[in-house]
Amino acid sequence: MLDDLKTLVERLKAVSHPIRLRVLALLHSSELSVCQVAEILQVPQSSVSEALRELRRAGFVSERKEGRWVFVSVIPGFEGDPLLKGILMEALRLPEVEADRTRAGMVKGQAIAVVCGKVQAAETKEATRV
Amino acid sequence: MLDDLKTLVERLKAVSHPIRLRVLALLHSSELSVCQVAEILQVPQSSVSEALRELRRAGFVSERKEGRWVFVSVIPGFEGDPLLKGILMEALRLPEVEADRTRAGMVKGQAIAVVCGKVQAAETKEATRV
DNA sequence: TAGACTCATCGGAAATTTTCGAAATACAAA
DNA sequence: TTTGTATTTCGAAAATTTCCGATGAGTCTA
Repeated sequence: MLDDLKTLVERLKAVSHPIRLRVLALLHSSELSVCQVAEILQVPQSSVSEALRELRRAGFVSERKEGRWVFVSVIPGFEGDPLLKGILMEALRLPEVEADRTRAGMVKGQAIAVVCGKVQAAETKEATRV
Repeated sequence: MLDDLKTLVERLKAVSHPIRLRVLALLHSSELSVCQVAEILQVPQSSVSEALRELRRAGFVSERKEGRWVFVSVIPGFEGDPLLKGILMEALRLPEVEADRTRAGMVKGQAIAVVCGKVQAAETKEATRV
């Protein structure tokens, strides 16, 4: 599966990025839609989409389409991969990642439509929160 | 030791590079001088020096000066680190890395002065080989 | 069909990385 | 001190990456 230097370097590069690493750590424990990830990480949706493209290219995550949503998760059975295991073992201890996972718990408690849709509502919520 | 996202990303970036990864894999099993590494990998010495600077900055390798030589190796006791372990487990299976290690065996069979010194000699050897 | 929504891709400017010869530094031997 | 060798740092052009708003493609719902 992983048989040359270039491929391994590409995989390492894929996780050498704050957003991509946070996404990977998030998906380690749960399947999420793209918009849920964007909401949890508080970054633009296009950034999440690009992060996922790299992680997919590197073979870490896979997607599943359901209606208008795209659910992404770490490729099943891949958690045993020594490289991924080592990376996650470190990542899951980080406070930033822990904060993401806390927020993920809150997001998962709500219906997707509430979290994602309503751009207007989300923006005002954002404005009033601060 | 590793307590924030930025630090982990920096460490991953440090190994996300062909030369740096090859250097790390080389040093995993033996202490070598900079010029030996350059000879084994067949890359300019300044490139090796820069690779080592990054690996040192990321905390993977340490150096030991002995006369005019600088010997580098993976930080002792660090082999147990889960991240490094996962990375090395993958790297050591690659044909490119295996080839490096074979060449390392040959280089280590010679005195350092023979391998390193004599820039002139090394260059002519290079020229005649091709 | 029209309108709302999810997501991927595009544009393209800014920032970062890569590369290696050349110059600088450090040390040793003569 | 002078010469030679090992290593680091510099310079600077080329390549790559990062970032996010805007656009577009596909999907649901009314």
